[in-house]
Amino acid sequence: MTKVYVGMSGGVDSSLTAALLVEQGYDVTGVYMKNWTQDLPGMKCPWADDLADAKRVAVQLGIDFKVFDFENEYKQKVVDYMIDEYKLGRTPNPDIMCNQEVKFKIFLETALEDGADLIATGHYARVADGKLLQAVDTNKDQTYFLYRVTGEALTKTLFPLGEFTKPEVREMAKERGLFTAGKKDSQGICFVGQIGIREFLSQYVEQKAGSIIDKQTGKVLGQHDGAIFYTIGQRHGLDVGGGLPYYVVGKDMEMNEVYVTTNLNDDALWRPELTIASVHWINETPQPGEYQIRVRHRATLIATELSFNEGGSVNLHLGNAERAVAAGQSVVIYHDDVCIGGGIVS
RNA sequence: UGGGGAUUCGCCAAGUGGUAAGGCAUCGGCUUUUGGUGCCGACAUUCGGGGGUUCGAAUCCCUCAUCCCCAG
Repeated sequence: MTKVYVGMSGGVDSSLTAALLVEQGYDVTGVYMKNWTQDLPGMKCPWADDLADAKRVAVQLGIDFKVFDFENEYKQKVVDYMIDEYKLGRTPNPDIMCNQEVKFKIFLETALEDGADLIATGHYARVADGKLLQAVDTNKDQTYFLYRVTGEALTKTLFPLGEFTKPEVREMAKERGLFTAGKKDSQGICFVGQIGIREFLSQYVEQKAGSIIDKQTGKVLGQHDGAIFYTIGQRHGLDVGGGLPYYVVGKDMEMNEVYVTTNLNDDALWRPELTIASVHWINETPQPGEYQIRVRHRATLIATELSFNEGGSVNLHLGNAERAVAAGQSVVIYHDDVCIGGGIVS
């Protein structure tokens, strides 16, 4: 009997994932990954509640349940990475790093060592022949967050939810009477939870006043308390009013200055061409040519001409310019339904 | 110091006798397993202060204050 370790977060998706695998005849073990347990000012970390929920469902399903403690790894590989990137003035995507380093690496390794044959998670994605495919529910597809997983890891991974839509998942969870059937979807960076990225960062970074400058006139419009807290395309949090809305179009980390404009067509806001580094291919390296890309989770796929640069970076010529693509964000590349990999915007 | 103009929510800005538009910002919510975007809702009993005219004024008159422009 195939032994599967299911990552259970205490949410509906992973709960149903475990239930489906049991029904499919696998020998299922539920695993709660303890990645972050710190409370933050103004927000209680929900890990204890999530753990309790995951455990309840495991009991309901009559499966074994374990807790894997990855707090150190998570702090180093995900949180520190995120903070370092922000300090460089970039805008990282910690959840992608979490999948690369924790769920599909340490968790996978630990599970295999512990006797598992396969692992499973509640991601909306599909695997076929070691390839990563978009979920049937394209509206909910989460392959964007998974492009840094290796093809080898995928051969040992099951994504049972990839065949269903979110409403179906909720319905099935309800039919089975799972404790978590009615639980609200989590959102935002898992560990940051309810508080914003800004509040989180200010725990680790010193706040320093700087100027908000109008790119068009050069006038100082106001003050902010750290260029690190702003990202390109951002509108809110500037506290600058009068006439049209202002959007962030750039920043200077050295000078601690944030540049804004009311011009929606500003060149800095639109990227018809992207260069990505730290490129990762799930399977084999693709040939230059026509592909589709996605610049953020849930964005529609857009046609792209892919070519390779000297030094390994990849150049992407977009069919339509994308708005507010920040350095540090990920571009994920698709060939029809297959997610073939991607890279990080330079 | 003469002459002219201005003063409406944190910001921009309608409104010239009939009982305070709108936009930005902000706050709250929705959307979303990243940042961000977007959407919805809330947001001046009050119009620089004080008098007066009028049934009734932000809108007319007087006066004080502040700011701006031209003369010096």
